[in-house]
Amino acid sequence: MNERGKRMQAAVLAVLRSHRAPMSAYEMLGCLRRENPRLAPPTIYRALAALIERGIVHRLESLNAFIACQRDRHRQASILSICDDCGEVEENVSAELLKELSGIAGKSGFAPARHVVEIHGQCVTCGAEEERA
Amino acid sequence: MNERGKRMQAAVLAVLRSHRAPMSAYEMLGCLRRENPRLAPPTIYRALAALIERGIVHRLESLNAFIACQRDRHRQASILSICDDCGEVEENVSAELLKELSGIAGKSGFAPARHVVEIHGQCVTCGAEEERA
DNA sequence: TGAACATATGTTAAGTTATAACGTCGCTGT
DNA sequence: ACAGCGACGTTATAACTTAACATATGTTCA
Repeated sequence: MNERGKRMQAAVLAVLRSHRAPMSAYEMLGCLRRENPRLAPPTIYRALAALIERGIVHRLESLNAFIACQRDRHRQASILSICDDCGEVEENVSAELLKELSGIAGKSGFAPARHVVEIHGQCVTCGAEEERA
Repeated sequence: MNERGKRMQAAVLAVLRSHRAPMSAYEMLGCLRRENPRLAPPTIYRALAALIERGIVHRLESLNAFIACQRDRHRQASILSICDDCGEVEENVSAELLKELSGIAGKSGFAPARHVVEIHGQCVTCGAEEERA
């Protein structure tokens, strides 16, 4: 990755960080086109691939969307709690749970390489709001 | 769901069951169009939605693809081990692990509704083949 | 039976997400 | 400076998914 690549990745990351909820690649594209109207999807996807590789961005497989990592950068798989009402995502890590998961998959000789763990539901804020209504 | 609905769902399910690896909606569409060339995507997606609702088909979020449930029909979330080499998927269930997961998400008051757990890696067959090579 | 209602499909169209391919430009190191 | 690499720009298209409304089939009950 050269200096130019870093700039693009930084721009994408900045946009992602400025939102609390996950963004689709095309939402980011929309934002970044305000600065650079010629930006095209492949550029965004390339930057995202690099950021994900570096563990700075997570892809939400069940939403086809992306969020900036909320903790220290880490390659370890996160457990992502996704609020279906407000979109907010909470990130948790549990080496232990990942190990158990690997154990379950490994019973039949399967060799795990990447874990996808996403939990949909309702965050505490949205739950409380619903109660009040 | 009426009789007609059941027939469509049965047709989709039959195609899915005839493949060991996951299929995309368009692959199914291709198969079913051999019988009924006028079949369109919405019909497939509607049948899939019903089958998923009934717990007979699982959606692989990280692949945008679908597999027939390999165990007894169940609504409980599965742990899906996906071989990135041959595409085969193994399905496991673990109420305990799901409970732990809910526990982790629930620490902050999050109320889980749907779990997505997918593990990418290499199945035992593909691992052995690689060794031999 | 047959009219009325419910439900699923048929059809058209478009929206959303993602990548292939190839030329060009800028960055890096010598 | 300039060779070579790597990322971008651009065009095009592939792949996935759903909206909306018309039509046909199935079901129910008088």
